[in-house]
Amino acid sequence: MNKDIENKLQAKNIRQTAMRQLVLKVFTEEKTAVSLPELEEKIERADKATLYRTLKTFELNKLIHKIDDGSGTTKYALCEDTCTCSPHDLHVHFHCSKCDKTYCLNDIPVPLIKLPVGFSLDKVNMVVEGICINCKI
Amino acid sequence: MNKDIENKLQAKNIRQTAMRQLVLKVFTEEKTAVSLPELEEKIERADKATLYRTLKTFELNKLIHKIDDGSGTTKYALCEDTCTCSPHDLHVHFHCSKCDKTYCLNDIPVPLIKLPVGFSLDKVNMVVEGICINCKI
DNA sequence: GTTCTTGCAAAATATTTGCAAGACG
DNA sequence: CGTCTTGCAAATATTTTGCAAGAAC
Repeated sequence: MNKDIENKLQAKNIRQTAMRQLVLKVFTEEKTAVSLPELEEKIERADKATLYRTLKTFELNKLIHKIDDGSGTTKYALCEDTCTCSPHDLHVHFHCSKCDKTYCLNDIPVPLIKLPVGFSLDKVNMVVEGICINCKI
Repeated sequence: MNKDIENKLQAKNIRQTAMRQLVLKVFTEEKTAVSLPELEEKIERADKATLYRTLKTFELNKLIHKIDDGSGTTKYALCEDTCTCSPHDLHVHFHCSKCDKTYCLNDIPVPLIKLPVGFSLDKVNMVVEGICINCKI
């Protein structure tokens, strides 16, 4: 219930507000990644600026992670409970070029890359583009 | 010389224009990926719309490839001569979070991913984020 | 009561499109 | 000369910022 949402926020030391609870609720109900325009649709009377700031706060506190799926609109998805957002527990994302939905492939970790000498690794964004199971004929 | 540029355009069946030759020249001279704002800086009297259309044409004809490095601005880099832009010859990109430069790691192919059943693969965007060799202390 | 968050407005940035004039082949 | 490209203007989309009023703890 709502208790669950409140707990999740508290666990990450994020101040409780109605807007944040609503946004987090949307994330828990969605199976695919969420973009800002989608949030605007689902949440009445929501201000863009507030939503962007809410997402930034959530990302900073590792409640959600950012996905750059190449669609031109940044999407976000819930982190798994154990996620530290370090390169070790990053997973591959899938972007459907037909329905524009983006999936977290939580079971597929991003392969480790051996960088050239002198380059240091911080994080990895790996997006596979194709047709998803719901769009294939 | 310019002959080289003209040949590259002709090889891809792209009509010769002064603007296209200038844009392609910038690409051949750059070791890192190029964004539209950078093109505007380097080419006097260049119109944004023309540049965007030029990039689109080049991309369509597999002269350059698009890189979504998460910086908010799309970048492009020259394809290798043998590149078909199929998943097989895609390589990993590196984005430096300090200087914002993006490198093609041509020697590092994107690892092949086994997708869940029902998902088809078209292409892959893999960007490693970190500090590049020129920015490390 | 101090600090953080919201809502509104406005700006900054990125990208796309229509159209008439001009260049390419 | 028919088709493609350019330049200009304007529209659309995305994201960020300032600031005063209000809410959280």
